[in-house]
Amino acid sequence: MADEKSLHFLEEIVERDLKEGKYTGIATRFPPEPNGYLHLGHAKSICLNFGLALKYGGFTNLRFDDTNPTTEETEYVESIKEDVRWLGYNWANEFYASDYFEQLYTFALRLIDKGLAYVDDSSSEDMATQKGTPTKPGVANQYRSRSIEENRQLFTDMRAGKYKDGEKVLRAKIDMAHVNMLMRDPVIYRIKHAHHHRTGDAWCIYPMYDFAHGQSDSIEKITHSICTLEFVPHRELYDWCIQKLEIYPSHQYEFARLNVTYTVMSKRKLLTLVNEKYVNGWDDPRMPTLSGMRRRGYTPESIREFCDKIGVAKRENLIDIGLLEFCVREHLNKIALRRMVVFNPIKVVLTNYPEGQEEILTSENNPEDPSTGVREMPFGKELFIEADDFMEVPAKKYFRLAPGQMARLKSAFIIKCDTFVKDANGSITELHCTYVPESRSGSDTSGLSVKGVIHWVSARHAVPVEVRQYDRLFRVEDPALIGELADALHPDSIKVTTAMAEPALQSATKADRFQFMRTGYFCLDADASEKKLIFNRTVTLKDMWAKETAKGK
RNA sequence: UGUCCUAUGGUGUAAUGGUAACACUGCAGAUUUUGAUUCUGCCUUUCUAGGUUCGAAUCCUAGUAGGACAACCA
Repeated sequence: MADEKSLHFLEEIVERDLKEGKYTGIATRFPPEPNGYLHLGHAKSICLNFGLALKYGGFTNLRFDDTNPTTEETEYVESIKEDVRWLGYNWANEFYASDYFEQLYTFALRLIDKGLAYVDDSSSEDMATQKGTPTKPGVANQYRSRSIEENRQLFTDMRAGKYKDGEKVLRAKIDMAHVNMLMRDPVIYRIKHAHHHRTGDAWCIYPMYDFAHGQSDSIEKITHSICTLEFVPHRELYDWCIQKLEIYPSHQYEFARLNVTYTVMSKRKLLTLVNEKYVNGWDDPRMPTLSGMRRRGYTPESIREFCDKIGVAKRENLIDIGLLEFCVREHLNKIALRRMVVFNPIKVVLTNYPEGQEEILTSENNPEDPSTGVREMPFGKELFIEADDFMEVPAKKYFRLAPGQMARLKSAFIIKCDTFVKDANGSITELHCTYVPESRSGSDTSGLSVKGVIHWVSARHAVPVEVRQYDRLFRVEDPALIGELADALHPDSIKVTTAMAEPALQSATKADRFQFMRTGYFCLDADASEKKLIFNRTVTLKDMWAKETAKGK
């Protein structure tokens, strides 16, 4: 019996519309501009739009808002499609605003014929001046009173390529003194002699967002057009166009965009990170892009769960990145295969283990999911363990190895540290331990009980692998508050080291998710090859001991 | 010195005029062959001032705070 989850405000609107019989089914759309890669903020929008249609019976179109040929590229179209699919959603139709250019042009003519649009020859500077400010009304210029015939001719000539970029624009004729700046005769068409990624050189005039988006919604009979809060002032213009054009009345609703601590979500800033080479491309595992997160090892399930948990509302928010990490740990804990990898090895010699002997031990692949079975681990006289798992002088509450102390090697034997060897620098290089033969996991008759359990690999069988340990990209909670993006960067957002892995990892595939026991969740990186295994750390395991030791400092 | 949007624990989100709750975080404990997971408990909340009402987080008014709006970007 699942408890009723309360509805967010958009679900309430949809339910009310459905109940009142306004619609029999809903239609939404996800409308990215193909000028960058999708990020976590887009995921929120995708989950919302597709989720609503899925929940209430309807469909979602993927519509590329490609009205600005100078910034848009096919490369982005492909990545966007891949990311939406990866997140787990299927669009009903793949559309482009550019599919509607001819229709939109007709709409513009309709406005002209109604005396609701005019061609303006002003420079953009002059237009800005004439527009006034939020507190000062704008003023009309001489072009505003051009005749319908003249406007028609001029606009037709604009399309025919008779003018250069910036020479003329088409403006809606609304109200230069309107309290909403966007209603002060907004530009709806501009001249751009530029190659468009889909329409090629067919057009030299392109509609502005406000004369393309709502109309596209209307053409597709979108019932609920959902966007972020910064478009609230556009709604008035959105409705004006639909009303004057007398076309299908789609409605716009706005929600608060996603912000996450220690990251940035603006396309401009992400582009800067890529262009200035602060990261290695859009899919750098430190990026909050979906391609970056995918490469890092995030699962679509965990991202969807995150989007569900953060909710949908209208107030500005800054979500703790810890919630994202919680979501991915929660999922990975259920599906990741357990493996042992020693990051900072010291050698352990089992002095009472017969010389030359080896045996095969087994260990669960995933205790959360017994159906995943076990894998085999070779065991021998010489092992590697984590340097951190030994303390010459144990701290209080430390219950791993120390001189005279015992610990269990996970899935193997209990060992006791007898002596240790130091090198010339005073750092510990080797531990000499004795193992308890009758303490073998699964058939332990030793009667001993030890609290410390540590991971290990057989020295002779250990496989060196590269591990890329990522940390947050920014050192401050809200990088937007720092003027220069570079100043907000975390200096150690990536640490590359070589670690010693158990042999089972040699058969890792790119689809596998691993938990390196007691360390974190990892996956094979795209750069990995048969010869060289490279693992990305998706997220660390929660570490209460680290917290405990930090307290003392 | 305009218009619009928003205001609930540290962070998010509920409560739809009738006992302020859920998740994350934090803290404490139990279990544990991962100091993980799991489980238990605890801390902490309605921006301010008026008003309406038997009763207000919820409705009204004013204030305060934050955000948006002056691209031929979306």
